[in-house]
Amino acid sequence: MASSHELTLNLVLPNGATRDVPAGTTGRDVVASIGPGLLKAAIAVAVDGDVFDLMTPLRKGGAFVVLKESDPRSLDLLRHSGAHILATAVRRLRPDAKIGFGPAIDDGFYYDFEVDKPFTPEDLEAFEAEMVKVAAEKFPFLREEVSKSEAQKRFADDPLKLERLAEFSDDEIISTYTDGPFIDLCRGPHVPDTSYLKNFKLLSAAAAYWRGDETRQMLQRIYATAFWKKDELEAHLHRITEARRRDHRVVGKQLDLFMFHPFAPGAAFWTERGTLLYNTLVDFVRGLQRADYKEIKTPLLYNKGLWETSGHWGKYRENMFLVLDSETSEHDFSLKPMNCPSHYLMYLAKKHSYRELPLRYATFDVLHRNEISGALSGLTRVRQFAQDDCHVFLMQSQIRDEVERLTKFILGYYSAFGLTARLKFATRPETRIGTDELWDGAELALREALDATGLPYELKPGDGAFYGPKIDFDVTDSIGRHWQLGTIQLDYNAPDRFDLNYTGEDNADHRPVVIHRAVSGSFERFIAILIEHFAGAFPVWLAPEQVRVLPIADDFAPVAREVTQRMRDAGIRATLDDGNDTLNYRIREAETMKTPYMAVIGKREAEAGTLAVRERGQGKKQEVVAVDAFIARVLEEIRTRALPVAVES
RNA sequence: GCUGACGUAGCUCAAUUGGCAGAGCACCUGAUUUGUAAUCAGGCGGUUGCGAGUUCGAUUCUCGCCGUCAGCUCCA
Repeated sequence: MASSHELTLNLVLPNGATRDVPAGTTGRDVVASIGPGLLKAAIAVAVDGDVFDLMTPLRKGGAFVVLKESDPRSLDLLRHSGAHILATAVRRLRPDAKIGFGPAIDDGFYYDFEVDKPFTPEDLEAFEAEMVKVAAEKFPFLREEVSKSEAQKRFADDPLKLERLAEFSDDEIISTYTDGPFIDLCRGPHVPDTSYLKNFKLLSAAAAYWRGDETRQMLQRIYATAFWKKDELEAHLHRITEARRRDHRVVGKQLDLFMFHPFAPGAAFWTERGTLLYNTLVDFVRGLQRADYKEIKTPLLYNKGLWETSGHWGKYRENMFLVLDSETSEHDFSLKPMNCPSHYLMYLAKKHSYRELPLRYATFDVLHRNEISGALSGLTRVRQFAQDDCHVFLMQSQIRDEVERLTKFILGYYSAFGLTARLKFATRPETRIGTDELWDGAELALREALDATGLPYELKPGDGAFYGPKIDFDVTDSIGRHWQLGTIQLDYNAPDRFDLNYTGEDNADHRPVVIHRAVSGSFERFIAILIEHFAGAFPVWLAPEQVRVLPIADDFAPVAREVTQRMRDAGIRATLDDGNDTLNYRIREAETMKTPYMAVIGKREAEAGTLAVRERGQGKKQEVVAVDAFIARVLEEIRTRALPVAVES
């Protein structure tokens, strides 16, 4: 903190002008000296990229920028201040509530309270109304820097704050922020006063452990969000309701795709329709991999010796399903939670030449992981699933080309669904195996491969696995949500543990590198994402039922049956609904099931050899086409995997 | 796993202070033969998740178990 001893701070404004101010001058004074108009719009300032609010004394000089609402960094201030305003309101209505932490988070903010009884939805409404009042009262956020003993005095009634205070060293700056009746131990920064909070919404209340520690007491956390602009808030709330409407658990039931049963918690039952969807996806991946991957199947059950070799028997065992061996009466066997070790066994079964590399083993086997019961959630967190798993065995020198190839493969797969991805490059973590030279080489190869794709990527230093760096694929769906799906991970550990070798050009043994690759994470989770992405209205090639044929009356059922059969023979998933119900009723049924096409056959069509085609979601708009032309058109849509014209929103 | 909420017909939901468990849809039967989002009538359907307890009496109150949902990283 050498800079805090500077007497004069040199601030460089964006236009190049400089300003010398005494250390301890607040941002507000500096901004005011630039212009009163600017002060009105200012939310905070940044010095050399560090954000300070207007009431904080500046202790260092550097590049000086005034943050207005338009600066994305200012939103965090609004939200963090929102948390204080929430606490202000809660304390007014529930003076006994002890306060925990209240930070801004990605989509809003929260505040933790220790209370005897959990908050009810009615409580939240009352708090929200009170927050409106607090905002209207326009309390300035007052910052004070105090000694530790003074702070302990101020928070004498707040045990959670005292606990935090006890952790401060004596030379740290301890600050408090006060807005009206509420004082909080807080580093800041904050907006100037409570009236800045205009567009906010309390979302939910739920329990959270104090400091995320399950051995500590439960607090009541209130989640909320806030935006500068009303339409931004409304868009966010709309996204929340839209996500609820598309919930794959609800849609999956409506479309009759899968179910769960208490006798198999965390494992999906796939209905006939769901299985069609599932298999279509698997077939798609299989087709893409036909040329240069070797698909293999390996056992589901293994002796613990394999997991001891792989290292999973130690820490990961609690996540594995152990199976009792009736001869030894011990849990010596386990269902595989991943395919990697079994692929190594397959690799070890033969001698391999450098000429074979890169060697790509792909597997769609069922995996089991014993997730804790509270983590289970629909298809997104399950105990039984299948990955589109692949392990590449290759030489160090091949990493760059291979990663580039895998990256393009994964992105190509996503684009088939209209999904876009952001790439994240995770480098060496603090605890890791392998020499620095090895990591240098691996990271360089990955980086070169990434650069070669020409795509932007985000750097996540220290986020790699202990055995190697990785690239993660963060996918954005049609309502703007992010999902971490694919991954490309370099592994220098497994080849050593399993003593994997290949014979090089020099006729000597060499150690290959292993790349773990997954594209959709698991089919289960990916299907959940697709259901929500498409809101159940799958593109024709994916739809379990592609065409529903509807004769208007019994007289046309024979023709309809014949047409249905022709479609099926052509490879279209067509069904006939010649039920006793009215046409209106049957159309409604088909629409509800999000069937892409309805083909209606009445007198006119039967005589002319045509179909009155109704497209999903297009209402009465219909098109009369020849049966053959329609079949050709659907087949073409399947072949090109055409996406719905507008991914419904 | 922990905290909280929830669990009623295949589905979505009702059931005043504890007093015979209902509706719509689905399903079955019959009538109707339908021209682009629900034809009409009748009928079937339940050990109220499971197991204990309190009570004259439990869907309702208490406890245990099972399951589902939300939250449990984002740091004063």
